[in-house]
Amino acid sequence: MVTIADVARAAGVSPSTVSYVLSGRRSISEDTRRRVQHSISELGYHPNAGARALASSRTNVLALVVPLRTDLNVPVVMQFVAATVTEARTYDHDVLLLTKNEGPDGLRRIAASAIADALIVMDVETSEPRLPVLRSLHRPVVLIGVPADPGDLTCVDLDFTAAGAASVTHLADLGHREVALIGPSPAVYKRGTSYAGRFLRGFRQTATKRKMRAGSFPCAPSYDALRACLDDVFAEHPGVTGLVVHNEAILGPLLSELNRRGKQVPQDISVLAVCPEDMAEAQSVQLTSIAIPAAELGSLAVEMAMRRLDDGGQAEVRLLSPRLTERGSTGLAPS
Amino acid sequence: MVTIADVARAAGVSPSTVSYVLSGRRSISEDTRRRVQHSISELGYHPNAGARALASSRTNVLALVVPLRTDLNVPVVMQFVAATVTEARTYDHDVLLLTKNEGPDGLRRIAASAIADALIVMDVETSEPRLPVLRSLHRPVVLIGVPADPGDLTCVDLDFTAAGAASVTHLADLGHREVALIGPSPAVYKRGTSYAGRFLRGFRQTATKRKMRAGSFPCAPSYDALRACLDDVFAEHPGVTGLVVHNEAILGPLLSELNRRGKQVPQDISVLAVCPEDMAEAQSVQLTSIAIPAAELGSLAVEMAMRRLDDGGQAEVRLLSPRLTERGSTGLAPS
DNA sequence: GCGAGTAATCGAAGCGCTTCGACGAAACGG
DNA sequence: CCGTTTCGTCGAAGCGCTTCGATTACTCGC
Repeated sequence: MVTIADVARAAGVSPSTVSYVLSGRRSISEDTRRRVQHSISELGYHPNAGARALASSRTNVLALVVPLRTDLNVPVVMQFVAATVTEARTYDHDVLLLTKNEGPDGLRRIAASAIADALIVMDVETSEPRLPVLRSLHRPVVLIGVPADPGDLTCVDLDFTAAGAASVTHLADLGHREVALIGPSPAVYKRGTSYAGRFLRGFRQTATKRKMRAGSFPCAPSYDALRACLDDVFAEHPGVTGLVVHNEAILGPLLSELNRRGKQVPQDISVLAVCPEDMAEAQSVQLTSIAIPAAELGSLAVEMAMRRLDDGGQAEVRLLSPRLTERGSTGLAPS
Repeated sequence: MVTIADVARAAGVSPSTVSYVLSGRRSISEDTRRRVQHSISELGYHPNAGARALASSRTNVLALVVPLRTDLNVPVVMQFVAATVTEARTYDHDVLLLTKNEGPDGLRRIAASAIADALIVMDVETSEPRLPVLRSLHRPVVLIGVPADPGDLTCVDLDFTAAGAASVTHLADLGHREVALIGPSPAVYKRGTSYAGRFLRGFRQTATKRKMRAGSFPCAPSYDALRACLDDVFAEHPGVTGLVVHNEAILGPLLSELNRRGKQVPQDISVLAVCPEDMAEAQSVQLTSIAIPAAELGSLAVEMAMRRLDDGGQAEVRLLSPRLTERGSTGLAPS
């Protein structure tokens, strides 16, 4: 194992000088810096993480708490995780993966044993039970999602209320008068996952404002549930011409089922999806969609966590404006 | 911050005694043990990870290298990751997430800075370029997948050759004489990802042995590619009665496309999928399938890594036997 | 009843790093 | 030209833990 002492010896300086070259915390002459850097790459030196953490109380590790249930959209989670890891590396940090079922004790353990400098927590519920622990950790925490009372915790999310509104506005502008929201699984609403409710609210409010007939239909992610759901939609809304789908898992089934029922998209019925861009493009019909910016959220979360670590900055709540992309699955309402 | 000295003071013993209570490396009287344990939970003590790593050169962290491309099956990766994290916790280890695009330097960094005790590497290719680095790390490494020459590296995977064979055997036993394999994207083959080739080999060999007509058709994960692929299948094999699908992403599209073409499953054509159990059950038709045991592989990988850490055990290559579950998407060949 | 174990505990060294105070040399201001 | 900064470097302390003797007090076998 190559230690800082080895590097120091090779470069003819003291260990502390090597340390200062690495951290840049004190000025070092250009000449010395070069010699040290040279010895470092010559010897293939990498600072021992444990020693560094012990001495500096900085671990350069970010803890990421992800939900591992499968009723959540898996690709979205994955995109988020990928972006987080990638972004963290640009700040010279690694990512420790924790699952939601570690629970409060797990979070406490991570903080108390100084395993990570900051935490990023996905899948936040409206009345989030982990909030008290998270606050007591004395470590920067970034929530993905917005609980009822974030307090001094940083939050970042898509502005789902605005997204719900935008979906209705888009259809209204195309002349649709009767629309239905096919939402996430009832389990998601029951759990109080905050985005579901926020989207629904935006959807409802705007529909009312635009004087449209609108219904909301949660749908579990299975063919049978989808068929039943569509039966309900058309029974309760015989005149429906626009579908907003806030449930990535059933996009494929929905399109083939509409096809089977002889409904053409967008001639007979418009479909607007809320899902990642690539998913909207991968369907049998390219879907007009409001993007779920998983990757953007991931790197933003890291960035915010880092800022709080460095500047000790203030807590903030950041909601990304929805972006709607027309791809031809929505059109003028049939007259 | 609560330190081991605090605990020692509270329990009226020396720090080393507390350490021995925690590690069990020396005998401790029942009475002392109880007092120490009590102080520990009283004070909410958690050993500082950095200090522990520094003193013991054990980090209790497992590095997991995952591919983050999206042409790989995302849910499978996720299941694997989840199982790994969960299993690691039972060994009191945490999981550090690395992406494949960290490359060899990233691996070297992890080992050299003593961030993790062992590595688990997913998405191994036949001629795996990371092999030399991995071997030079002097740390236990478990590969998910089997490269051409594993050497002293531990490997674990589904026995894809046997799986390919089993798929054909199943259809042959049902009287099918002409079958087609709808495989992973051409990119997967080109990359030399080992499982694709191994499955294909088993499929081919058994088809020959059973004197069947058989074709293989890679398919990119999109509707258009699938349609083209099916066109090819039926053009080259007008008499095909059995489809083996080794491509999770197109299962849904495939079923609806077959439906659109007026082919009933399994009356007109049998479909056998290679995919996780839950995916086989979630389709519009419940699919007879050979399971991809992602979760099992994940926990097995951790177990093997731990064994090598503790016992310094031997390298081994472990191939799980395929398990085929009939669910009604395969039936007797139409006469 | 004495030497040889064994069980239970302690003290101290040391893991590899960061960081603080000190110090000599050079630069600077009046 | 002398006191004061500033620059560049060093030495040493110490982060919180594990682990290796050393030590004491017993227990046994004969």
